[in-house]
Amino acid sequence: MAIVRTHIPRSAVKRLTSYLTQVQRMMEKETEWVSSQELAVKLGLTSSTVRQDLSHVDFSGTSKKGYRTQLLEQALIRTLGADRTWNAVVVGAGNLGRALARHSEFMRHGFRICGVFDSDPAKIGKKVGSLSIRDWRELPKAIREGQIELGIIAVPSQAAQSVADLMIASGVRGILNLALAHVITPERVPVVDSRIVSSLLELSHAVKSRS
Amino acid sequence: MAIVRTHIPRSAVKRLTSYLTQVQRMMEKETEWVSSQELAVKLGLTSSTVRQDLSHVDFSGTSKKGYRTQLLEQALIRTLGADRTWNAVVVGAGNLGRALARHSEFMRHGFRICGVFDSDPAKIGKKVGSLSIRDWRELPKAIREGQIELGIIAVPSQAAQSVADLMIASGVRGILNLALAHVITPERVPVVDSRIVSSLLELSHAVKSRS
DNA sequence: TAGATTGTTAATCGATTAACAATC
DNA sequence: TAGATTGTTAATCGATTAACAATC
Repeated sequence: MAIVRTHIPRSAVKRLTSYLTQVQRMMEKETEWVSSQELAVKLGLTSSTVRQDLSHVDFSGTSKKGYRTQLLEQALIRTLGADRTWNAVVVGAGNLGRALARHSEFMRHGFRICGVFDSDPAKIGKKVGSLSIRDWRELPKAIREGQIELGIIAVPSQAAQSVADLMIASGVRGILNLALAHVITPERVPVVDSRIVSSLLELSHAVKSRS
Repeated sequence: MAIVRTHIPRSAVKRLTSYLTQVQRMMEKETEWVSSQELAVKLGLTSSTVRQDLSHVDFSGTSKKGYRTQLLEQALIRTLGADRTWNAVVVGAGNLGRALARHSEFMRHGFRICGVFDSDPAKIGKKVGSLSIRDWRELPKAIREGQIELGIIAVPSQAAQSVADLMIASGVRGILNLALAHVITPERVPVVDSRIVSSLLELSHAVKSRS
């Protein structure tokens, strides 16, 4: 579709990530074409929404056939910025932080976890997969010297803001916040929140209100 | 605020979880009152949105003073359905699944992980914290006998739908989906998605489009 | 009392859906 | 060609914000 380079609504960006996943799934099955209608059914949307969303992506479908899966995948990857490697660090070597550091799915999408940091002396030096947990005071140096652009916060909520501040001062360009706390950042450093406890609360509300 | 028992918009429910976290933080500091304006500033919203959202919660503020933190916390907990214990199972004993099973933050909010399941014989029987990984074919029995109401999917995306189907057939009432795949459920079983890879893609898009 | 903050209504803004001409 | 599907415009729907009377 069009040759757009304007702002894409956040709600649409979220769905673009789903389209990407879905298309990759279909490519595994060697599907060559997919229509907006098919994507809509698979993802519980309307075909109108799908077409509207894909109009933000720099690529075109074909009348009567739909979208070529391979081209759509590439275009989505480009639009989402996944056509390159992003270096990231994880701060917080609790259960969650350690799981992330070992999670192979990230690498497959271009996100390379380059370091794991913690403030607990008992943890520092321990191995997590191929990485060693490092003292979080080394974070600024690591970020600067390692061309790290993304920071992942996996610490208890009380510490989240100070970790964010240190990451930003050290030059990260974006933050994934897994802590159960809102972190404040300057305009230039976007934050995406992903909180499992919040999701569970959403879920308990949904279950409760359906009975 | 009002005595409402109608549908609360999903966007508002998400924010209610943030208000809860924020209020709990303030209570630790023994703050007794909080205004819509304060909450708005802390969470990057407008005070209007905060008041509008809290109008869905069964409780009232006080002119000139704001909201009593203790009452607000209780009301939010009730509204979100967190005033009770929810039994949950995790399917998928990979890095993420194992981390969740050990995550103490869940219990603190009333979510009790009662079992971890996997299909890999090499994993079955291994310990994860105080739980042993069990054969996923035991899932239906465990769900029925354990009064399990929530299922957490932490398997690779190819397996997500069949895990969901089995959970639903066994009687779970809601699903938290951490797999990178959309799962289809009947109307009566709500699904909340929480996908870290998707969040990272959102983040890379945001960083990219800000430069 | 005067002033601050709620709760609610109305206005605005943005996102989703419907509709359909263009196209292959 | 006839029919199916895109891309886009217009209509609808819902969510956010503004405004302000009510209140303590």
